[in-house]
Amino acid sequence: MSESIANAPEPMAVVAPDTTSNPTIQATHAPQVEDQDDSMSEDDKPLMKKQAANGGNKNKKRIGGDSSSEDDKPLSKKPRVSKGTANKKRRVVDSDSDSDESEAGPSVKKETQPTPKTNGTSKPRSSTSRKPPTSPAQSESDLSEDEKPLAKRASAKTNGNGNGKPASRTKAKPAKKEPSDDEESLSEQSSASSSEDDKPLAKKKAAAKPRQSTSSTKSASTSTAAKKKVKAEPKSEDSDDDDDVPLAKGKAKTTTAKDKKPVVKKEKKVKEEEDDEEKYKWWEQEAEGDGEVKWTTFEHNAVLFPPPYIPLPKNVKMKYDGVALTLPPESEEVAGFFGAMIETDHAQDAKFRENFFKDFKAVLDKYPPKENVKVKSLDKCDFKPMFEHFEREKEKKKAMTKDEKKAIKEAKDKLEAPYLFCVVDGRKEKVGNFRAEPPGLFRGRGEHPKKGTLKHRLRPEDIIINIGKDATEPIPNIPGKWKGVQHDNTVTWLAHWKENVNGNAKYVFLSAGSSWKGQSDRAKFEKARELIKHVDKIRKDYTEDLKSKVMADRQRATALYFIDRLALRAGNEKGEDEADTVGCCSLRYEHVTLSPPNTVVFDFLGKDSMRFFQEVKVDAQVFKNIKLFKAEPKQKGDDLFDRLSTTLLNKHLNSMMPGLTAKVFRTYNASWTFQKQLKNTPKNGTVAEKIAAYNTANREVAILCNHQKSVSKNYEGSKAKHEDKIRALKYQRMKLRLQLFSLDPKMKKKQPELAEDESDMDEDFIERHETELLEKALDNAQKKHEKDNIKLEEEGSKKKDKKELDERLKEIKDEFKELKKERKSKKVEPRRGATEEKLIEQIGKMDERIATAKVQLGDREKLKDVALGTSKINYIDPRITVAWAKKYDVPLEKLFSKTLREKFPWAEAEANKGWIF
DNA sequence: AAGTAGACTTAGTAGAAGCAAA
DNA sequence: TTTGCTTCTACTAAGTCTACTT
Repeated sequence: MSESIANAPEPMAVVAPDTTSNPTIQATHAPQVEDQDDSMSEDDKPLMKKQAANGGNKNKKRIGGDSSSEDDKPLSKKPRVSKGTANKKRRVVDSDSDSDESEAGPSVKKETQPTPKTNGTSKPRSSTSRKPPTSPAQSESDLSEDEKPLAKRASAKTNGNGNGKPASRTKAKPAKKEPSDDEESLSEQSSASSSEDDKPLAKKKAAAKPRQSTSSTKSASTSTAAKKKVKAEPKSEDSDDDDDVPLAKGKAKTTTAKDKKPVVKKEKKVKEEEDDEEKYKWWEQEAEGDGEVKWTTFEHNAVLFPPPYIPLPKNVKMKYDGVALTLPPESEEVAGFFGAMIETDHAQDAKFRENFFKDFKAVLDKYPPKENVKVKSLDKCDFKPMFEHFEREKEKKKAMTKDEKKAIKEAKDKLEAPYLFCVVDGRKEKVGNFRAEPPGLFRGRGEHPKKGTLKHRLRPEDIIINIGKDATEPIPNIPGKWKGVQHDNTVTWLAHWKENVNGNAKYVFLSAGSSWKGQSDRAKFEKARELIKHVDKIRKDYTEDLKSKVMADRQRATALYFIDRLALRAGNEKGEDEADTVGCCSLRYEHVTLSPPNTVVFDFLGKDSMRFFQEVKVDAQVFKNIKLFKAEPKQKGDDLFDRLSTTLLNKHLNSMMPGLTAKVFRTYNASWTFQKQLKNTPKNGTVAEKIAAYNTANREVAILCNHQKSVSKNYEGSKAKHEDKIRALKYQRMKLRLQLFSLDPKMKKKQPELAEDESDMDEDFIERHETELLEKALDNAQKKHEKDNIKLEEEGSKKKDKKELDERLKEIKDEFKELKKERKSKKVEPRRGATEEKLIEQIGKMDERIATAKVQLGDREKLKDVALGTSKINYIDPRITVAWAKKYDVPLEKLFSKTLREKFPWAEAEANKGWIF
């Protein structure tokens, strides 16, 4: 198992940071974990990192253990007065002690085996268990760790996701209802009383707070349908308001405050339009509107429907039981959806096939083949002719001339042009997904019960558009009328429909680079920064609550601990007809295993069915709590936190800080970790080295957030290639070395390090390699000869004859014979012009190249299953990147792609090199 | 209190676009 | 040029979270 963690000396060093209880620590907000030096072997770290690393860790201060010490038995002791609950007597969670015992039995045993089960179940992706991240804090250590990993990882790995669907996936209701003895009391009381006392606290507070920032406010005004509609009016007055508004000047910091403004304002910003072309710099404006009204005028063309289905050529037909079927376009289209995928994994997936076939049959019933054939089995359907046709079409397309391609592109651009932009309050803004989703087969991820289901073609009748009252109503590009047209200026979508597969809502919004998205993005990061100010207190509180006598509070505290330390998602409840994935609040009994003394093993499928597998050392109290939460009557299938829901959790969070929700912790921890990791940037490194440090930091964050990608199927192959390349370099180095020794045998003594043979340079490889080289050389000579002749011919000169070529080939062969001798003798004659100095220099260069190649190889390995993009796009405050780029003088375009730069113009404008998160 | 609708953010991946090596 | 990747975008699924209903 993950040794790394396990070995860590202090219990939690890794994870548990700490902090929490200690008030003194301040500056360190983060989850950081201490740097546990030990776990990281220094050697592993790349050079630059090393240096950097030791620099910055001031966090050492973090005290780690204290909390644990505390936890002792406290239950009784700590009267959780704070909440008033105490008196109430909400139950008592009983002591840990007892619970311990009882639990010991069952849970301990089985859980203890930390070992992961291996089995596959899970996703198709690489089952690698990604090494988990470990707490953010741990990151540093982690770094080093990764290097080793391969092996280690392997051990850890395994995948089994263990998620067998629980026999009873019932939400633990049972437990709830009939709690065990202990629990009972707990539950009952808590529920009853709690409602009164306990919550009050929270609620009150919450209520009191004014909602602010973008997020909320809706409450007030909204009232169903009517609600929305008429909100736009206010604008005029407001505009003035703007000016008055005193606050918010300092953007960065103050911003949050500003949001409060209750007033609805919308301003149609001044100057009309010269700035038409310019982009609207909303971040330079004074406090913007509040959260309620989003626009005053809104013009757009809604969605672009895809072209109608074009039947396949008559000769392309699917076959059923050997018979070619002539399908009407309606059913042929559906057959084609599957036919195009027959080489993908989906087509092999039982559920996918089942769902597809059910829908396909229904379509066939309505639009049967001309040949009176009843299609009864998918296995007898042969889509290959269709598949091959599609492949041919692809080829054709690829083979088109540049001009043809260009013409097609132009036509497409022209068609799409009207949809690219919309006009909001007189400003031009880019629309995001204006193309109506084409029909196809639903590609649900993981074990989605609906995967393979037919997704219908959208018609105007399916779509509701949202547009300004005075705007001209767009006309659909295919026949039909919109399902509805509304003018709700409290929302930002242009069009909306309900998709038939899951009944989910789909929307057309503006692009990521739009002002609306930019503003809310910025607000998100500001919220996360605000958390910095509260996090110490929050941690202290939940640490305290870990011992609460009120079960609900205790669970909430424990959940929060995980959310904060492990960056888990909130974990809303999900329905039966969705993939069985969980987040923190929805963790079930089987997802968490205990391994004494204080390790908790998480193994579950999270969002997108990505496996989260991690062994974590936790505070003793947390360990006890989990034991308690898994105690007796509970079993596989039951909720771990049966008294907690995301709503409850968020209500509590909101009471600690307005606007705070579970997801803010992810943003905060990600950005915080990133900023901290960037301290490892080599001050005097090359740009490439700096970027490498940046990427390493990015990677830490990605690991923290469990952002994965499937390893490409040619990964192994390409890795082997790279390894061969390295060996080829080593081969060259060897030749240089041997020449040197021929020149001056004394060098062996003088520089003993040169006398050592290159690693993995066995005779076998050398022979193979030389053969390859020979072949290549011969081939090249041949080609050169041909080429030269063509040229000579064109010039009208006379061609070289074959003899010449043969001679040349012979020469080459002779040279290689030389090599063979050298191989045997291990001696290499110095090549012409070789001198000791030159050779030494060349060897040095070769060493460098080898080292670089090795580093590259290692980097690729480390990144093969980690996705950096998601955290860059969604979790890392872009201002950190901008500031870093300025500070270290790295061009921003090396860090942000074009679309990212379009998404974060505000960050570029706002952050200077001293900016900190 | 629990379930649902609604709106918006976050997620991995397929395929297009770029780019470097052959 | 063509090939063989790597990188970037587009796409759309899958979350979060609030407000509304029942």
